Parts: sequence; structure tokens; C-alpha cells
Amino acid sequence: MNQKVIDIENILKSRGYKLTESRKKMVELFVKTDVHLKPDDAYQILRKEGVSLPTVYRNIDMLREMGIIKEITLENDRYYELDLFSGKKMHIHFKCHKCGIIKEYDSSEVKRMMLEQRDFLEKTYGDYIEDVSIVMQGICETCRQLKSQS
Amino acid sequence: MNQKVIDIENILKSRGYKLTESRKKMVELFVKTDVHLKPDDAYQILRKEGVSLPTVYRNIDMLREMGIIKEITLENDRYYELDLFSGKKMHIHFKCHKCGIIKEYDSSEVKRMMLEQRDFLEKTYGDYIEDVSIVMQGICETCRQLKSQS
DNA sequence: GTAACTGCAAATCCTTTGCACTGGT
DNA sequence: ACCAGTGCAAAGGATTTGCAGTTAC
Repeated sequence: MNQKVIDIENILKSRGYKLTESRKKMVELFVKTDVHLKPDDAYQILRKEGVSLPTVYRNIDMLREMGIIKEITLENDRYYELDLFSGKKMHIHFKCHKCGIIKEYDSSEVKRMMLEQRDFLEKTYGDYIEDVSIVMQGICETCRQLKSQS
Repeated sequence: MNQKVIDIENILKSRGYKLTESRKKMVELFVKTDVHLKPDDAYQILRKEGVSLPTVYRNIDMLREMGIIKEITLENDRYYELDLFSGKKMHIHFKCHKCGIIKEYDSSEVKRMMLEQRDFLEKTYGDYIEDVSIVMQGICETCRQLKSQS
């Protein structure tokens, strides 16, 4: 079994949570997919294994409070994704408002710059910044090409 | 009357929209407050002038499509604020998860860096980025001080 | 005059909750 | 055996929609 899954399960147990079937399945799902899922996305997959919607929501809340997954909000939708092993990971998402695709920019260059910005802002404003989420919107490469053909 | 209000009204008229009472009042509200408002915040103010909730939503959508206001999503809440005269304005918001206060970082230094990043990402990934919204979360200065006292 | 706009009420969608039952320790 | 965790059904809150009446042009 995946080591991350085992680690997370141990964390849950050590904090007094029960390792139920639904929780195991949810943890596996988040580790396996490793991308943003809406609660209903997770439900559509987990329902096949007999997990109910309220349980999906309840366990999302629990995993979030434990810092195992994190929330990203884009427009009216909330997404969740694995966060535990990401350290001070920065989330830089792009959403195309033609086709709606969401992708994550994983550029170390940008992350490095963003870290500098964070430190600068902390110094300037005195706030303690735990989390940075950047959402960019526009038109993705694919849609741009479609556009120029028509 | 405020010049911005007049400008926006002219834009709406020129695009074939009717300048109804509710729209005038909404435009004035967004220009006057110049901060993020939830749909219901706007409604609580505008209802006193006889504007209904569905109309608030419908006109928010319309003003957004016209690029006059823009949406910011923080956790489960959607906020809207004036965007027309902001050019390629970057929105950098900070939310304290102790007291819930939301403030905008208005640092030209960070905006300059963010512009570089945007250009870099456009080149790297080929997407056309129209809009950048950065949400930082953590603990604000005030709450940090309260914490250290206790 | 007429098409766009509005208010009202109802529908819809996402999320949460109450409660009795079940499963993990 | 106990209490956290679950499914179900129902409640709740935000947003959207259908429709008949109204207003700006």
C-alpha cells in the first residue's frame, strides 16, 4: 500500500480518529488522484463503494482540520486536494473561462518569487501568512488556437 | 454626480442596456463603497431602495460580464468590487482566520513582481492570462498581538 | 409599442443537521 | 460495550428561474 496512505492513517489514529472504511477510501482517493476534487467529484467515485454524501462532507472537513487536504475556491466551486506532504506549497491555479479547465502551474521559478513576496508582505504589514493561493484566469492555449482557426 | 458613475452608465447605454433605477443604484453603490461586497451585503443596502434579491444577482452578473465589477472568492463567500478603472489591477487579499478580517495589500512592489510572473507564465504555458487574484491567509497583526498577551 | 427589466414565489443546488443504527477499538 | 462514525431524510442557505406585470427607450 502507498506509504503516504499509511502515514495519513497513522496520523488519524494517533489523534484518536477511527479508521473507518469510508475514511480509508477517502484518503486513498486524495492520495491517488492528487488533484483538486469537488465534494461531489469525490462522492461520485466513493458512492460506488457505498460512501454517502454527508460522510464525504464530514470527512472532508475532518481531513481539512487535520491539515491533510486543503481547500481552493474558484468562482463558485470549492475544490480539495492533498496538502500534507506539500510543505509550504503554493497553489497557483489557472482557470480558462472558455472551456473551464483548471490546471496548476508548477513552476519553481514562480514559487521562488512568490516566497519572496510573501516574506516582503509579512515584513511590511506585520501579518503572519500561512497560506498563499493564486488564481489566474484567462483563455487557455487550446482555446486560443481554436479561436484563431474560426 | 460622480464621474465614474456617469462613465459606467454611458457604457451600459452604449451597449444597449437600459438604465433602470436598480442599475443606477447598484452602480452608485459599487462606486461609492469601493470595497468587496457579498451579494447579500449589496441587497441589505439596496432593499431599502426597493431593489429585490434576484435583481441584485442579475445585475451583478451583468456588471461582471461587462467587466465593471469583478469577483473574488474567499472560502465559501463570493465578493464583488469595482474593477473598471483598475486597469490590469492585481487583487491581493489577506484573510485572517482568527477574526475573519479581509484586507487588500496594495503594494506596488508586489504588483510589479506579479506582473513579471504573469508574463513569465504566459510565455511558459501559452495561456492568455487576463486576471490574477491572490489570496493569502494567516493571522493578522492585531490577532497576533492579542495572542501574545494571553 | 415593445423588448428589456423587474418583483414575487417557487425551484434548484450545495451543504449541513437530527436521529437512529452500525462499526471500530 | 461504548462512543465515534454512518446513512437516510429532511432542513438550511445561497443562487437561479418562470412568469406576469412594469419601465425605459
